[in-house]
Amino acid sequence: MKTGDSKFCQCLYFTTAALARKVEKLAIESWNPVGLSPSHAYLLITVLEEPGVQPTHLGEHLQLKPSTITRLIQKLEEKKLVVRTTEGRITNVYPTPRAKELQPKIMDCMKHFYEQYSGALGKEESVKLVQSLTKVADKLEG
Amino acid sequence: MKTGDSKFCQCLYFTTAALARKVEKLAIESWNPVGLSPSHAYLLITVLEEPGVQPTHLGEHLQLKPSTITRLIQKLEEKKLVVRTTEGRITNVYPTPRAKELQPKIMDCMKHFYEQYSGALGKEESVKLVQSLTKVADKLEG
DNA sequence: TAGGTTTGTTTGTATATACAAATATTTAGA
DNA sequence: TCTAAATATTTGTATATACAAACAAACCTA
Repeated sequence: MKTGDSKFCQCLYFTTAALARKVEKLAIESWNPVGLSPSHAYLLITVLEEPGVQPTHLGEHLQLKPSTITRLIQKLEEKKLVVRTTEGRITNVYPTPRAKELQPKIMDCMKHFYEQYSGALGKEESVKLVQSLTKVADKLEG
Repeated sequence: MKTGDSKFCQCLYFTTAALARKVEKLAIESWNPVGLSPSHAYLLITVLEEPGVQPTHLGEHLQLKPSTITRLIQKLEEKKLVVRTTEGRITNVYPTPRAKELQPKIMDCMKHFYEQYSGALGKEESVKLVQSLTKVADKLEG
């Protein structure tokens, strides 16, 4: 059944949740080739771009809670894609050589994902949608 | 940090996920007075409106997988808000008297939730947004 | 400089959701 | 009629995320 056929299609909770699940499914498929979930991929991209970045900063950028960031890092550490160094109360996260090798493939996945949805929605529409979602999210900010 | 400040604010996965989390948080607060999560509330509303509705049908309307529906029903059963009857391979879900008593309060929560977000976004904007999200979700339909 | 507060991170636990497989029932085909 | 396929539901397990509390370090302030 399509979202528009549901009795609840006029409720924001329902529509955002349903859309997010569909988009996540697309994203998961796109990042499958590198064996990462979308969240892990985004975190890793950030670490590759800002080696030594701290969990707090990652949380702000990815808009995820600190505990979630810890869990994501732990998994990437298991996969030997990042390493953590702790000095005092702060932690720095660095990409491993293995992560750097993987970077081009990760970017291909990102591109593939983008092409997937912009193909379905139209390029201009996609850009507008994303802008609109961002604006809405910021308006809902506590 | 606002969604618009993130490096990934131009990616659909990131924006839909972030928005859905924010909206869910608002929704959870709104339904707190009746002690239900938004999903449980929506399922219960459907059962109240269509007594005897089957899990498959619930899954289609709520756009959730059958296993998820089972789990939601189980919890509502624990709370004595629905009962299941099984005949052959089909199951019917009925609201209890307790659920019927709760219905007005549930509707109040729904209204409160709507007022929350339409207050933040503007009434017209909200309606347009929801319509737009619904259309997008349907375009992404496999 | 000692003690309380703030900051950064992690751990224990809980929730929502889904996938895959199991189960049970009904239907259809030979 | 017996078996194979389809349908409806549930169960076992896995994932992502968050909250609350624990912990540890750094910073104030009296």
